[in-house]
Amino acid sequence: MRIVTWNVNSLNARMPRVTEWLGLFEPDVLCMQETKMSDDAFPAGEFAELGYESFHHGEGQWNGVAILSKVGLDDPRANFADGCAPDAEARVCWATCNGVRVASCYVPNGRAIDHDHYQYKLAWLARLRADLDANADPGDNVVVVGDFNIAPETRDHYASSTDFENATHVSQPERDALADICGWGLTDVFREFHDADELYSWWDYRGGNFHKRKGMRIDLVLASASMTGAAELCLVDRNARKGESPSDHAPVFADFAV
DNA sequence: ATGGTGGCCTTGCCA
Repeated sequence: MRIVTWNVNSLNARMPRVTEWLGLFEPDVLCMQETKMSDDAFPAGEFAELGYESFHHGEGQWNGVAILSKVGLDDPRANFADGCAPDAEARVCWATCNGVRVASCYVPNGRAIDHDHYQYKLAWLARLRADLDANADPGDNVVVVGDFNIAPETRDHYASSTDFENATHVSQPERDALADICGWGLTDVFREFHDADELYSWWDYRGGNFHKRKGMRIDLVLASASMTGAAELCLVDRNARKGESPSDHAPVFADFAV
């Protein structure tokens, strides 16, 4: 079972690349982030023609997450179900695919350490942990993927003497919040297979950063123990960042023997 | 040199 996470940075802009990629890699489940469209505009029919059921949680201009599956899509759920008021932004949805409870997450960027959005980011991550506590069992097959907007370790971002000073994506509170989510019972599957640095999933459009290899690994596949044990590979398709009109994120996918 | 590129409901905001 192949599960993918891909921040597409507008599904309208990326639909040709997404459908091409589905044909090349034939994933069983594709989780997208930043679809940037309303539910009404989501091209469920086009995906159905490609063999995929889909569930979209969108808001329009910003954010938006989706799950596509060709191995069943049951119990879809938008937003948190932690007993608190729904998040005003469309940043998480869930579905059960082939017996695996899957989440597609678009964690808030944070913008700056002293910005309100940074506090929103930390609160959002705490809500994700609470949602797991309330609605999932770490003994089950659970895979939580998405754009976490956090580089878990120093080896997960390019070297710079200035860019990561007092910066979001690398701060200890963000990393602690991610560790708390993993502490529920999830493992960063990519690091089960690859120890090297300079392995990234996002590169800023600006400044030719992709070609300078200035990126960050912020798109993660987090898996429960049973799924981590069943993992066969985890890769970034760096080629998807090349060519005409790419997203600034590459797809990250993992294969599981389930 | 506080930039740059690309997305959107575009002349500003978000990433």
